[in-house]
Amino acid sequence: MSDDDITLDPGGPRQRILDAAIDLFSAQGYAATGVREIARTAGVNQAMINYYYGSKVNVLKAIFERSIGLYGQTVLGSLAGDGEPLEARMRRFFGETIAMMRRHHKLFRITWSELHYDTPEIAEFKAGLIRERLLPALLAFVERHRHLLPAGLRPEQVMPMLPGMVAWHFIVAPVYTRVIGVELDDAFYETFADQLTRLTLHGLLARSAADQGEER
Amino acid sequence: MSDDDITLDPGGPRQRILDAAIDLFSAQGYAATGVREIARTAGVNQAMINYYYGSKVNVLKAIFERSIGLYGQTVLGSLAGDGEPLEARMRRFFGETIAMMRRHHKLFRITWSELHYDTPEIAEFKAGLIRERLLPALLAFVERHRHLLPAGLRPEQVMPMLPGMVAWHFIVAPVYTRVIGVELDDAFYETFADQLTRLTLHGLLARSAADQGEER
Amino acid sequence: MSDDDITLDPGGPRQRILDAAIDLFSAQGYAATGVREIARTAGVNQAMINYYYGSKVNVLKAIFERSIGLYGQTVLGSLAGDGEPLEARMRRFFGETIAMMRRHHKLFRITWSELHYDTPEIAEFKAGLIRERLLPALLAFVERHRHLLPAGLRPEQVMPMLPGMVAWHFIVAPVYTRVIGVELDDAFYETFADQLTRLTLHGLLARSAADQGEER
Amino acid sequence: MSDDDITLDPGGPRQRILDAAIDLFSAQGYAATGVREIARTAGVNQAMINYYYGSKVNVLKAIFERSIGLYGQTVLGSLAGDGEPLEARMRRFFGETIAMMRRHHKLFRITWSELHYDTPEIAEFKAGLIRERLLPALLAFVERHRHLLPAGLRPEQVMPMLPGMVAWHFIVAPVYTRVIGVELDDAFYETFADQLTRLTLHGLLARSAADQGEER
DNA sequence: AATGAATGAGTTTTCATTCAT
DNA sequence: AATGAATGAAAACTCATTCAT
Repeated sequence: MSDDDITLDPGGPRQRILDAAIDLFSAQGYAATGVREIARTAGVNQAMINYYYGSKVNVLKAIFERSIGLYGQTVLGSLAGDGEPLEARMRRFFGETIAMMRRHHKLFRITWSELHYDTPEIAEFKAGLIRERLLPALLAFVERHRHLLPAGLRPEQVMPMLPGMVAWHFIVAPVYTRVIGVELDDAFYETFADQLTRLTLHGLLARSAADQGEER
Repeated sequence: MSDDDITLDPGGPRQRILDAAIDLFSAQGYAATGVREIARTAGVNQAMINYYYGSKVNVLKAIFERSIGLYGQTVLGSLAGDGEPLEARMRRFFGETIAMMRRHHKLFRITWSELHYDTPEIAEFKAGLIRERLLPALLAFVERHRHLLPAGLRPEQVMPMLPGMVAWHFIVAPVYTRVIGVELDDAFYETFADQLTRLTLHGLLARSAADQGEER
Repeated sequence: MSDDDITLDPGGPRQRILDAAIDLFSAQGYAATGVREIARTAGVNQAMINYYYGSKVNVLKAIFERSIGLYGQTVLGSLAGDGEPLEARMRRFFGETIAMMRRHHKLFRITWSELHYDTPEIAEFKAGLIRERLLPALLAFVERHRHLLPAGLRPEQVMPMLPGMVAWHFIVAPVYTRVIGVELDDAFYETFADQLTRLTLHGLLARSAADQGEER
Repeated sequence: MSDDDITLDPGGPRQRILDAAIDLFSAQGYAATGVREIARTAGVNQAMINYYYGSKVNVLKAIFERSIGLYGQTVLGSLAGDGEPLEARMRRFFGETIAMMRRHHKLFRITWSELHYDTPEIAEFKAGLIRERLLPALLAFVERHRHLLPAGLRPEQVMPMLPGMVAWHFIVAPVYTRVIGVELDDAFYETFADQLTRLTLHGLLARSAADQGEER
């Protein structure tokens, strides 16, 4: 169930099962998806899901592992490079995070939706992944940049909003398009990273050098 | 099944069913919750759910209606008052939205999680509610304030982030506390609205009047 | 699941399920019998077994309760009457026990076969029934008759053999007939009680008054 | 599948499979035990059970063969020696039968429990083993000793009770200890053979020479 | 208004067995 | 000789819903 299996078995039944599960879980939810359906979609025998993953819930866990892994790679990677100016790094962070989540939006939809607040085994599994694989690097990053924040801005409250805005976008994307009829194409995402960077760094009331100081 | 039923039947079986469903759907998800469980929790006979709501999915729809209604009341209400300075209104918006979502976090957890991308009936029901009850007011608000935004900031990309940040917080709250061990008590939420207001209006790089111009 | 239900529902689905289960468990064993088969035999929907009994294992427990109850009634009843001569009571004990087990041989076959040595829940359930419903009366009986036993005969080792011989007969009966071709009809059972009484009271070497003392 | 295999393959996979099956069948029953479990316990691959024995039911048959073989050896052996006094031979019969069944109680538990009344193939297999390997010797023994029995005692009804009492003890042993809390240790079994011999030969009302004739 | 019984299709998981390697 | 993959059937149980009362 480690990431290796995934790469060791490209196109094999194990991988096809995971892909099918990602498609279905993201579209219908974990509980509403049956192993029968996964098996049919993956083109394998129903019993193979249990053969390879032991149980349905382990398939979900494998999905969690994959998404947390991807998230760590991208977020932590894009935040590295302490020499660069913050603005450039922030722009890269949003750009890469958006691109990654766009490509893997199904994966992340599952990770955020299937929270299983009341299933301690799952909740703890996910929390454990985050605690071990993401938390130390994130805390270190915050520590290194704490001096850049204006006095009074609490990092533990505002920092989660950065990836959160990207995540939120993909959570509501299907409703968003359905409601306002905007298509989420390349053009949309080209400006999106820039918008989030500007909002994040300078706020809604940012002024160009020209009008700085006026009105407010 | 209209909002009226809620107020017309306080403490009655119809209401108890809805409350039980909110508790259970938010903790386990819609698909993982059985009508048997709802009936047991609500203290009514199993057949009563169908008697009152027709079907399980209609209970979910009633929950959607309630949460969209609450959301509209709060968000649109707090954004009104065009005479006030934007900062005050933004602070009130965050304060009231946070308070409301904190009180009804279960309701909103359901609304955001049970997206049913692949169940057109549900997806369209939810989109319809938003389109009819929220969209016009939101678009009008954006139109009225467009001139305040710095040139180049696209409202349709940045505006959804405002309620989105609050929503995101409550989506990840259970994982958040589990991972970093912070308790989300009154103290936490007292500063939270202020933090989001500052982030939103002035960004991470805002400077007090004193240090304005330095470093940047 | 108490005995009352049985009598309260004569010919009803609850009773038909139990009867079907007795037939099937005794013929194939508990584990080899499916609820589907029980339902088909009882002429009820498959889900009714869970509806009435909660689970397959509870059906087994109901069978245990019934057989232990029957056993207690018969054995304890037939041993009563301390005024009568022992021989008469022993003859009645064997007669009634044989008749009862003959009528309910399926019930007892299940009780003796489904021992579930490794399923503590079941083993303890059965042991509990015996301990509470049978043991006190049996111990009291042994105590009252201890003085009749020859010195050196240990009641806790020989007494269980009395019902045991009857039970053993019905355990091996199907093999017995199959092997030696004897038919177990009324004629067979008419002498059987007498045979066991004689064996038990006087042993294989008992002699009529005539030849008493010879050979031995 | 013959007895030879057992001795030809000491400690080998074939034997380990049989040993594992004996442990598991006796503890859980045949139907409740999976080949997977047998394979795991025996430390062999799952497919090896079918490779060596052809099918799961053949493993059971091998167990039957082994237990019938053991039984024949012991019972027939201990009953031999027509010169000796009956009492001595009876005492030896019980002593050896008890010792053998104590050592192999798992084997016999399976043989008596897995009766498969409704699976003609199994029932006939077992009956066949008994008919061919045990019956002739047993009938011959009865014939040779018929003159010793008191008139009116029918051998075909009382003789099966002799091994039956030992068997019955081991059938109920687990429940027995659980119910009355007696431990079945060496001390218990030391007197057990003597008790059964006395019960069998002289009955419950046997009197020592001293009190012969009194009370009764 | 409210209930207990009943249904048939559904669930996940395990089964003994087969087979290519 | 031995294995891991694979299969189709079956396991026990739960599902949302219906209906007569």
